[in-house]
Amino acid sequence: MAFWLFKSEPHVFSWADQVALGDAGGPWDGVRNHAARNHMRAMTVGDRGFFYHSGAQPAVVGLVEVVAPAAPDPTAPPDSGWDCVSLRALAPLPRPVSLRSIKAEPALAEMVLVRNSRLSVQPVRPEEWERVCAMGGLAP
DNA sequence: GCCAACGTTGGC
DNA sequence: GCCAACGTTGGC
Repeated sequence: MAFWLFKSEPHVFSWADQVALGDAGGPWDGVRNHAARNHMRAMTVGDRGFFYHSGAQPAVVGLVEVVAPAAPDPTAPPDSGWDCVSLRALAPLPRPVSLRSIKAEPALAEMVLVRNSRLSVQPVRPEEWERVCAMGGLAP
């Protein structure tokens, strides 16, 4: 199983919006960046991800699961090559993990979130996954 | 194919 | 509101 991070402006699409989609989940559409799209193409069903809020209070707020592999983005023109996976909410983090606290943690200095803050869909290393989960109050 | 100009993202 | 980082566009 691989781990990922999905970024969203909560005013556009929030964790609460993701939860509201229920177990069926929904497409992570609207991504128009090749690197982010390629990460989604590399995902398989069952992969886990962090749901991250960008903006005024940047933080990891929840866990999601990939429920459908990359397929054409319904919001993109046909045959335009923009694909996206579908995600469902798994659980909120008992304590959201702020970007500030991630940057303050030496073990997380290599996270893509720290090194390339603009990439909206990112890979997460297993040890980074465990560390952020622990910081968020989730038992291993 | 190079690179300057421009637009967008996102933290602060 | 500012600015750094990054991606895209377009002239050459």
